[in-house]
Amino acid sequence: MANIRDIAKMAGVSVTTVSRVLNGHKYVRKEKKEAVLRAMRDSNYHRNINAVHLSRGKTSLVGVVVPFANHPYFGLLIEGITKAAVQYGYHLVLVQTNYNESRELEALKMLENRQIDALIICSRQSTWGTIEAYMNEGSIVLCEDTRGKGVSSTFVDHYQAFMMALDYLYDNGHRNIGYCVGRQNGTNSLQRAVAYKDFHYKHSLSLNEANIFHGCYHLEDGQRVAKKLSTMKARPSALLITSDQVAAGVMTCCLEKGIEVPKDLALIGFDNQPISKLMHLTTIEIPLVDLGEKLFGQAIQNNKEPTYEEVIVKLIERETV
Amino acid sequence: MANIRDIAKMAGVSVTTVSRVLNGHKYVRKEKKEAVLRAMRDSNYHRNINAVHLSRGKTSLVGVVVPFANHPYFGLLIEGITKAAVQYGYHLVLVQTNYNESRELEALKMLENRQIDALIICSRQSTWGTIEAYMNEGSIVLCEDTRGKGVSSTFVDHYQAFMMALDYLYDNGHRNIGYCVGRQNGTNSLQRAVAYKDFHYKHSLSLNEANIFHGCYHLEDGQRVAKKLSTMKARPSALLITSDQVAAGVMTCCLEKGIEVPKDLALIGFDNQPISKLMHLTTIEIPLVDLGEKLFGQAIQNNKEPTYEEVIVKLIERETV
DNA sequence: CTGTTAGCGCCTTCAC
DNA sequence: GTGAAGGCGCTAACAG
Repeated sequence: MANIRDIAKMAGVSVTTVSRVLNGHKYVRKEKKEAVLRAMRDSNYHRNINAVHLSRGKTSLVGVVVPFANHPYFGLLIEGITKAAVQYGYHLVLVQTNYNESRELEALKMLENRQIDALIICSRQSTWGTIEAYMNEGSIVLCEDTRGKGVSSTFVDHYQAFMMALDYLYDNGHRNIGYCVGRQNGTNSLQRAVAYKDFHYKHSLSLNEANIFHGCYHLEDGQRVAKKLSTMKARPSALLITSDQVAAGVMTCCLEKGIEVPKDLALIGFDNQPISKLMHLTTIEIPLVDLGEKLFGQAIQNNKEPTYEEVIVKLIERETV
Repeated sequence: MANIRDIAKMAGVSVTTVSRVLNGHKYVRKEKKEAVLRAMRDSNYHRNINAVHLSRGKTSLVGVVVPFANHPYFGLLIEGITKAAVQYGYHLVLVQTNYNESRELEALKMLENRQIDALIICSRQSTWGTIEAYMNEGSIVLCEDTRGKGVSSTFVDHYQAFMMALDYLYDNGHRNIGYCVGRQNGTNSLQRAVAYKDFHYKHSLSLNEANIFHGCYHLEDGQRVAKKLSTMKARPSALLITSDQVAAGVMTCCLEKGIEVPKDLALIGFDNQPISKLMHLTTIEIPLVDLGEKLFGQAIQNNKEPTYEEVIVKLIERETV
């Protein structure tokens, strides 16, 4: 493995000159430049990027924390982040946590160790205190409303989005509405719970805990919900499902069980994933790719002031309400 | 940012001693060790991992090349790779290529630059010559049959898998069978094309090019195929689809168009993704998570000799044939 | 335009 | 057990 000094010797120039051609500096005489290039070719030289990182104090690597990489929601987010990363010449270190706190900590440590220049946390399990403890170790960006907390974020107003969907169902005559979410205590789920409560209060409806389904992430969870639904005496007439994926599972399984959609059960999904289009599922569109790009932009922005960006969702009316 | 020298000074020891406690070396007197630890705490010290990398010559980073991160096939593969990576204390650098050669090259360059210790290529667009040119720059592992080529791999025998599915359809009375694949020229697709041809020859069936559908990756592609199907005069009675995702799309859309499955059209998917279970889709199971783990294992194995592992697929009979 | 010379932060002989 | 000293490969003033 030839190094910069070898090249300098071979080309009969100084290491600085070599470094200059390496970095595309302007002021290098043509002949010297060519000599350097030739030496590089001849010795199959490749610069050691770690030395560059050490010297420069940065790595052009951004960490991305997701609970599951293999989920369309995060898949789309990653797609957006990747898109922006490519544009800026960064690479991504993917940290899949399965909502395991220790894995989140690992990512935070990478930031602390300067292995990554910034960290994008798409969803977290750790408490805010944990995140806060690392906010001075490097750039951290979240995908949840962090206004006033000193850490940048791009987020969806889930309260508002949920309320919008709820109101839409109300306007369509529904009075007994249930919903499915992933984790019970995620920041986003909490906002939705409040919206749900407020909605019932606003319309003087009584709230039935049995209409709330937790742990809904994947297709199979939708199946589980549908099964449960088919055994309920006072089954809700409509369901708000925070993932199209799960909604598709519910729908498929309901159809099998003779529960007609939307006649017997209205459905609203979230995200506007391809599957919702295929199944004519009414859904709340979240511009995830866009969101990912914004997250990345904030991650590598190194002004000290945190920024907060809200992303707008949109109701896509199809055939399940 | 305190560095190792600062700590040494604060603790009244040499950098060597600090390095020793940093790396859990045994022979360090207790008091000194504690002094070092205290100094680290007091100054909020964190070792700069890039310096470690430079010094050691490796990074504990493995690159993963996928065309789309947001696809269940690669999602599962990544899940397997992640699982193994966590176990061995490695992190992954995700390189999404969209089958863009230049992005694959970028990944190869990272290997060359020593930014990653190994590279796992889950699917490639580059020619074999390109890959070959980098085989001495570090550990490269592919997810396709590379026997005899000097580069390690874990793979599925797609010829055999395809033939098995074809034979199964034949045994169920089908004589006019079509299929859907992704890229026309991928190594795997090529194997399947041969199997398809051999199958027709074996049974003296005539092969109809119109029964072959390319560019099938996502749900929407399934929809496209279904539409096409509904306009064909001599429509195949069965379809082999190299992705459950696409198969689900075909099925959903066929049902809408009044094409009954399996009566009017038999379907076999590939992968055994959750969606295939939900939709009772007969499929060829590919143990993707397992495959991912194996790939990772080969990636960090640094014996010079390449290894080749074949992974076994299995027909899962459900209700679409 | 170009070279000299300090670092960047850590690891690792080697000698004590 | 411990420390001094020389790298690892590259960048970036600074001085010409």
